[in-house]
Amino acid sequence: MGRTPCCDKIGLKKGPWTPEEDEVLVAHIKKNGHGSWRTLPKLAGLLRCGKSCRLRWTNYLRPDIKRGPFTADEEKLVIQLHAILGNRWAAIAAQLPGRTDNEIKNLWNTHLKKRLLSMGLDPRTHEPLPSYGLAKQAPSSPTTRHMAQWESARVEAEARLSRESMLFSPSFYSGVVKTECDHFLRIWNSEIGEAFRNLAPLDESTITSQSPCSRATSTSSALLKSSTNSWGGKEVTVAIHGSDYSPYSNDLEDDSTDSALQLLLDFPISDDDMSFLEENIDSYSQAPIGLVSMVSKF
DNA sequence: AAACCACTCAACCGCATAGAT
DNA sequence: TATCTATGCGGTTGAGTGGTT
Repeated sequence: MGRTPCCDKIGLKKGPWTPEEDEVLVAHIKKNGHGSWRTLPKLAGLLRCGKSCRLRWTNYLRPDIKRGPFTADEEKLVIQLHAILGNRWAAIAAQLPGRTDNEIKNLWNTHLKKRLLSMGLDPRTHEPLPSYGLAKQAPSSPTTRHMAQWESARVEAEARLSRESMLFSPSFYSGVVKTECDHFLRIWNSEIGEAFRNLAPLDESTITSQSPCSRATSTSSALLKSSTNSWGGKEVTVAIHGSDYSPYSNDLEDDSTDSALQLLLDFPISDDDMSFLEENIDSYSQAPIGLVSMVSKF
């Protein structure tokens, strides 16, 4: 299909924005909103393409942009989110208020990637580099276990949800009744949970064993069985929900990012430093407890 | 002081995709 | 359903800057 250029390239300015241009753009958007980016430059009297205007606004001029260096917490969060979401900068940026995808991408490429490399970790997989002499790692890293616990928690939440829906009210699915299971499922249905579901297609032929959590929750209508899924290039055995892997639609409340973030931050790490990265290199003796405690609340 | 190098980050480019027609 | 359009996203580039030789 033919594709028209986003703007008429002839006579349009490129390169760094001048303060005057910034002023014009900000004034126009404050007065009229951005509306259609394609038509904005003409309406505002700017010799720029709409794409350039949008980028300038979203990455620099937007009033809620948080400028200045990243804090240690923000950097830690970026690394953790990158381990789960990969190079999905926009999704990562959504978890850091005031930070843009471009800013995070730059942070990653200029600082964090190197930091991981210097620690002998592959910045793409967050696993120890083979050349680091520690390639032979334990079958269950914290990341893998963390993912398995996510999955277990989801299954347990689903089962309890199913029980409660029968016990309390048929209107549960309409959102009238809220429970903590619902809380978890909202996380599961968020961007973060989606990242787990999309990592690799589930192959039912590779059924291996059943997760401990599924034993206690098999009273629901959900037919639980287990499967092997892949996480960061490794295999992890998890319990899954029958033939419908994602039984509840995304029409539950969308804004679960804070909760999801909290869950992610439950990852067993130390306080302010980056030693949680070094854990990948160590002996994996520490058991993650964050999710266990969360699940126990259900 | 000048040349060189490394680094940062704003901006561009092309592709993917959702929504409109 | 097919095609078109606008927008968003991720990869990449290159100008500017500061440090080192």
